[in-house]
Formats: sequence, structure tokens, C-alpha cells
Amino acid sequence: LNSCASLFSTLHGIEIHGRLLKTGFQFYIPVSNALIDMYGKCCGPSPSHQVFNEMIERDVVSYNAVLGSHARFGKEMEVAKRLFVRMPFRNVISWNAMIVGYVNCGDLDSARAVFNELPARNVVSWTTMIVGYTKYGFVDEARVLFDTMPERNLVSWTAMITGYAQNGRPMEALELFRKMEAARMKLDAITMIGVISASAQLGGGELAKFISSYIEENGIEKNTKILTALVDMHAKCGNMDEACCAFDEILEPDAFAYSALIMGLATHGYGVRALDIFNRMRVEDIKPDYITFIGVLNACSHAGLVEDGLKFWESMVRDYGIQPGTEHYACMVDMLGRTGRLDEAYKLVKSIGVKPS
RNA sequence: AUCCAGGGGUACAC
Repeated sequence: LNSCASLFSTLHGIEIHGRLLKTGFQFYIPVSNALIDMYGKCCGPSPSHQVFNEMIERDVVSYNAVLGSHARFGKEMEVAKRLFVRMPFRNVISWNAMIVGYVNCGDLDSARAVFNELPARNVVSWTTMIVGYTKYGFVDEARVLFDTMPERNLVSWTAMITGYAQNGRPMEALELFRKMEAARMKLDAITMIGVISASAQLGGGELAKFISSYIEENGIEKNTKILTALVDMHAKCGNMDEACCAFDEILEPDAFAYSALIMGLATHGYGVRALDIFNRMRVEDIKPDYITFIGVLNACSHAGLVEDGLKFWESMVRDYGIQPGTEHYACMVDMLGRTGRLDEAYKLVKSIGVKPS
């Protein structure tokens, strides 16, 4: 059931549910608890509730699992709160589930209120608050929590590093990375993504080399996300050869990976190569998205491929149903402007429904 | 090992 939950494999979950009823295993509380959790993760609160209601005897985990089904995405926090206050059992996990819900709906004040009331906070409570603050740009508030929490683990460090990286503060991200190193902590792939992203923002070739070899030497798992981050980093640090090598290591590149490579090639003026990669993406049947087209139009703009640019601009809306955003307009205006087609550029600006930036 | 926290790609000009 746990595997079904993490794979969102509802059909297998339902099949197992059926077998449990035949074998009588549903009367073993942990099994029904796992069922509640599986349904909550795969299908949402209603089937969870149904299993919960059919139980003869429930424990705190049963309540937490059904609470999680409501709170997880931060929708239904009203329901979650009602359940939370009338639950007969409650532990730190119940409180944390409420904090997660409030964080995920952007209600940081409520998250903080729950956190403040929580009698016995654990490392998850603290880390969830740190993530909440950084997600909404309050990096310094997050850092205060990070510095005052009684104990930190890998996830807390990663949350703080990623928070800095995502908020455009790469120096501080790397400073924490150095501290982890100095403390001889073992880093994992998720931590490294924040570190790679920070290095990409700094854009130094030496740093990029160091990071690459660090990943090799420490046996960091080279999954698609790591490799995509490396493509981006090498491109931003001016080493397109390394960027391409990283891309070639990706077994099944997705839209993120293609976009990172296309954008890197575009930035360096390799318009034709960028369009080549875009074409390969079509052949491999990977659906380009909003961001892919920023790279594609950017490639046309930087390489002066105006006719291609106009073609992709139309195709974007017609074939892929992507509504142009400010970035796409900017690429087009830039492209037309650079090649002296100023009246067309002007017409395009005037055609933007909303106020142009 | 029945329930809670960390993940990559985003335009132009200066």
C-alpha cells in the first residue's frame, strides 16, 4: 500500500484493498491506516474517509492519515481544522500536518500560529516553517528559525540552501554548503540541486568544475534533475561542451532538460543548434511547454532567425495551445527590433491585451 | 517500513 501511495497507483491500491477484505487483514489497524493513507494520496479525502468510517477501532495514525488527506495540498484547511480540534488523539505529526497545509496554501500566519502553539516541536515542524518562509520570499525569517532550531538534519540544511538559491542569494547558499562540508555531513542529490543552482547563478567556470567533480567524487546520484541542473549550470558558466555532455547522460530527457539545453544554446548564439534540439524533442515526442518556447524564441532572436521565430510564434499557440506571456512577447519584440523590423515590433507591442511592461 | 518536512529549465535593456 505504501508503494501504491508513492507511485499514485490507484488501481493496484484498489486491488489490494479487495484482497484485504477477503483475508480479513483490514481488521489489523496498521493495514487500514495504510489504506487511508494510500487513498488520501491517490484519490483525495473521500475514499480515505470511507475507510476511516468503516474501521471498528482507530488510533492516532488513523486520524493523522485522514487529516493529511485534507491538509496535504492546503485546500480544505477548514475541514482539516475542524477535524484537528475534535480528534481524540493528537501527536506532533498531527500538528505538523496542519503546518504543512497552511504553508501550502500560503497562509504563513496560521502556520506560524500552529507552530507557536505546538508544545513539542520536532525537526519536521521547524523545517516545514523554514520551507514556508523561503517559498514566499522571507528568507531572513527562515534563517532565524534555522539558527535557533535545537537540531538540524540533512533536510533542514537542504531546505535552507534551496531557499537561498531560489531567492537569488547564491553566496549564502554556498556558504551553508561549505559549512556542511566542514562538518563532514553527507549530502544527497536533493541538496546538490540547490548547490548547483547557486553555482549557476554565480556563473564562475572554476566553481562549476569544482561542483562537477564533487558530484563524481562523492557518488551523488546522477538523476534527471541533477543532470538538468548541471546542463543549466555549465551553460550559465559559459561551458556549452560540458552542458551538452551532461545532457547526453540523461536517459530520458523531459521538457525541463530540453528547455535548459535550448536556452543555453540560445544564450550563446547557437540558434540553429537550439532549433535542432527542439526538433529532436518533437521526434522524441516530448511536449514543449511555456518555458521551452521562451528558449526557442530566444534562440531565433539571438541568431537573427526571424522567419523561424515568426513560424514558431504561430505554432506555439496553434499547435501547442500555449498562450504567449510577457517573456514570449519580449523575445519577439527583441527579435523584430534587432533586425530593424520596427513597425512590426511596434504593432506586436500594441497588440498585447494587457499593459506591456 | 501505518501518518508529517527538502528538488532541476524562465525573456529584454542597463
